[in-house]
Amino acid sequence: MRELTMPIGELARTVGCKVQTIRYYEQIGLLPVPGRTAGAQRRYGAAHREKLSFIRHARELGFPLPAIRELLALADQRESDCAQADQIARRQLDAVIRRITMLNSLRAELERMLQHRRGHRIRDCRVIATLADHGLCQEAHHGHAPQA
Amino acid sequence: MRELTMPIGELARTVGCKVQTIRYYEQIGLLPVPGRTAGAQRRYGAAHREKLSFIRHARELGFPLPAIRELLALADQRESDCAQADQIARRQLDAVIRRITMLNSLRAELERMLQHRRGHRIRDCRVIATLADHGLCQEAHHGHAPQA
DNA sequence: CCTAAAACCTATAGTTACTGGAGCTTCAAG
DNA sequence: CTTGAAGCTCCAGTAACTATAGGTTTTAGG
Repeated sequence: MRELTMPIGELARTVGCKVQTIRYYEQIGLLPVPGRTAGAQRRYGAAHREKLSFIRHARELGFPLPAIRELLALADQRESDCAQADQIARRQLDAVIRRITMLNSLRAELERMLQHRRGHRIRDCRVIATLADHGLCQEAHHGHAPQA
Repeated sequence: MRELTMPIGELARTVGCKVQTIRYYEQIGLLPVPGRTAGAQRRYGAAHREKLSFIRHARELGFPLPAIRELLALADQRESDCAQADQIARRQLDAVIRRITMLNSLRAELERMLQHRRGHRIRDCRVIATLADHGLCQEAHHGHAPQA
């Protein structure tokens, strides 16, 4: 007895994605199937909106769909199967920390550039060196899947 | 007169990507064409390695190739055309800050989960709510390209 | 110098995560 | 009860790789 009233277009507008993307997520089983009107049009509720918003943000942060699937499962299974959930959470946390570290370096470098430029003086642009430095990603990720 | 000695496989191994990915980047003009042996095999130097390493890290952070192209250009043009470079740097910095903000929320939430789990007590998993919250991405990104 | 395995070459096809279009149906405002 | 916006399904296309096929080059060993 939830309020499944939102048509797909409105949902798309509120989370900032394309209508087809929503249908695609449903197709691959990432988003639960919504209710339908008599004429077979999808109608969504608040739960759908939150899940979709999460997916979109996670995608913007570069998480692949399998990782997002894991995180969603983590959120769904409230208390059962702790050991496995714990392991997933820990793995995702590692991935998140690695990203934050690299982004912070890049941020510092971009800020430095803007700073120096203001003084009309910049000889050595270290943007590349900043992220090229391999010390930033503590071990890990050498030779397997892109991330997470 | 640079030391262009590294074969493609070794370069791939050192930066942690696939051989084909390197050839692909060359094909789309992201990576400069390397020298070739008499037998037409590619040989790379330190400059190539650094550029490639940067590209790979930026990709892992979720930057699309067009954004990476911009950042590389920013690094190449040492002092010419400051105004434009400044604008690009500022735009990328905004994107970076937005990502860091969201990742920090997710990180806090994952840490909280692991903490609570340790005490065998977790009723409310807020992983979704953490990133679902749209307040985290200050305005921006509603209705256009995925990011950056 | 001569092999033979490992690494390289080009070209093409497949994968992931969407995005767009064609052709038709449903919804809701007037 | 019409009519235009929004929805539906299905299929084709894009970005950024990734894998495979079939052939050539390198290089270490004999």
